[in-house]
Amino acid sequence: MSQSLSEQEIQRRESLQALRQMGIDPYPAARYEASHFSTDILSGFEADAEATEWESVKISGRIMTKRIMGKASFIDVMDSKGRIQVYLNRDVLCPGEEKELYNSVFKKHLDIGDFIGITGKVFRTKMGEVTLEADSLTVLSKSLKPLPIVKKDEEGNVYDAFTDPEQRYRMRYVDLVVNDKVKDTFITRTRIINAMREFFNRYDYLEVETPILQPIPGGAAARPFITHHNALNIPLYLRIANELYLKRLIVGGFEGVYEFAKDFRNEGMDRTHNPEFTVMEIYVAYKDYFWMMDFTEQMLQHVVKTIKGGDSKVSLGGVELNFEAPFARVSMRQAILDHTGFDIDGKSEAELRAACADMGIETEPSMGKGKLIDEIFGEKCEPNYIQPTFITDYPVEMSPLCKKHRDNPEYTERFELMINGKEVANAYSELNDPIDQRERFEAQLQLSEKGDDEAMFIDQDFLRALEYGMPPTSGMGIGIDRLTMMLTDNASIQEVLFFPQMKPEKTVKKVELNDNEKLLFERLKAEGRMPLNDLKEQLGLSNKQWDKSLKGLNKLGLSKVEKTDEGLFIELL
RNA sequence: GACUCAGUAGCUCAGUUGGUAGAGCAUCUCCCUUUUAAGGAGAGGGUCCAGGGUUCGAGCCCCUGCUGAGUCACCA
Repeated sequence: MSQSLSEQEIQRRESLQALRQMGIDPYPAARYEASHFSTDILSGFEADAEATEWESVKISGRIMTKRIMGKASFIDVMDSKGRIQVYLNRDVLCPGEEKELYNSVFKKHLDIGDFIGITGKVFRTKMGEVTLEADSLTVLSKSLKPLPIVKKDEEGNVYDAFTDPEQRYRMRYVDLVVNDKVKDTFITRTRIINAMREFFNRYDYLEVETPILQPIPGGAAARPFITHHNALNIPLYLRIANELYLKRLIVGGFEGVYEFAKDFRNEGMDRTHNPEFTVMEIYVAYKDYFWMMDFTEQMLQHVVKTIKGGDSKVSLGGVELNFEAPFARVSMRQAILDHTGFDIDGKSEAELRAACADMGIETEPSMGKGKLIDEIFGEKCEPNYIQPTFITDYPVEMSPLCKKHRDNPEYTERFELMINGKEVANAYSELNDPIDQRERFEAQLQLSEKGDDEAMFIDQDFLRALEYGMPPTSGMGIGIDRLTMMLTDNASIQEVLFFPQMKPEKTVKKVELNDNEKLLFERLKAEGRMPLNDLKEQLGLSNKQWDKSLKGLNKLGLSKVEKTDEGLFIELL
């Protein structure tokens, strides 16, 4: 790929050459093992400045700022844990007559973004900052592109921050380097997952892996991605959920199974939806959804206390969320009654539709009872549940994989966990009656025929598994991305995914053609594919000019010469 | 998908009624041995997102497109 370099990029390439000419490898192979992380030095030296440990310290990292004052300089070096200031005094770094390492290598040819290793001793500057005085400097890796320079003043105000979301998401590596908070978010994400896994393992539940490529995409209502397996010559779908496979494992006799899974849904993208996202699903035998509510709130309390150092409160967009168990529990019927005064109990589809109309909620003919109730709830109730709240007992039509409620067959034994007005977790007393399950799937088929393109497929093998018998089981799924958003105070899913899905980057072909190349290009554009010799004759260029221009175009990937039985042909690409 | 806003130097952003393209940081040169948004003096750096149009003249006005953000709709 040919592209023009900015002045700064050219400058850095020149420095690269200069280093090589001085016999310094800008990309050395040898390992460079630091004795301390920056943070170890800062905290350790504070505690024990007299210790001899600080006489000989070795660190490595990226140069983040350079403050040169003639024969002495300060730089900030950033390692994986944080930053530390390094003091480079010319005569300390270069005690002999030879001062090139300071004057030339450091001052002229090292830039912000380069990786270096430093050894030296720790001291405190006049200004009181713990600093490493360098007695050696090793070039570890040269950076050829300038990093955005983010500056902070004494009050912590940030200047010239690297903020453009598109740039940040496309070049997450840069985002991570210059925006400290970004790294923290992803570290917290991993700690959330680790805390959850630790909690499940305490119960001896088994972490498992189930297929991502599935012949029938089941377990949720969503449009799947489709792909094709060549050897089998069949379509395969990327999973939209792992529920049906995990339940097969409960049939197979495990006490409890869970999976952190990437799911894929071929739907719109916005600040709460990415085409691939992470879900944790867990299934436990001989339990019901009441048990699962207790389990879920204990688990979340554990997760929050783990990442917050014992605190169960989290701040989200200025609102304080409290994850201290137990959470509030409200049935869906009660929730709707509370917020609209309308009682959904025993109402027909027509009555519900009329109620929607009264409340100013738009409906469509394809909506069944379940969907209508869901609309009312989503419109009038959902946003009100800011603190963690279990909404229970969903209408049977909405929950084809869930047991009917033991007290009222109109409802199911299901709960969703609402936090900050959004659904975070979803759980059932799992339907294990194979005949009921088959009927529910068939009802979904009818919805699908009515125009609901998300209605579920019938998974015959799953039904067969149920026919062999599944113990009473409760299952729960939780959206890891959304949970992470809430626990890290981020409003967008893109902030909690390292590499969110983006539209393809537009690559502008930037080329300079000389006159002959332009001539050739224009002619080809007009004629399309043509025999090589015809083109040559038409242009009337000398052999040398012709050859050079043609090779120029080919090199830029603009044209292609093809040899066939009929002779040589040329065409534009 | 609809609407609103935005796209100018490596980064963050100004840009007057339509009249030669600006600042800070970064870069380069010089000075500076405990600075810290280091400082001082000087210099270079631009496809003003792309393509059309209006105009004597467009970063600015109009149209189309691309990209992003926000709101809504759809969607777990």
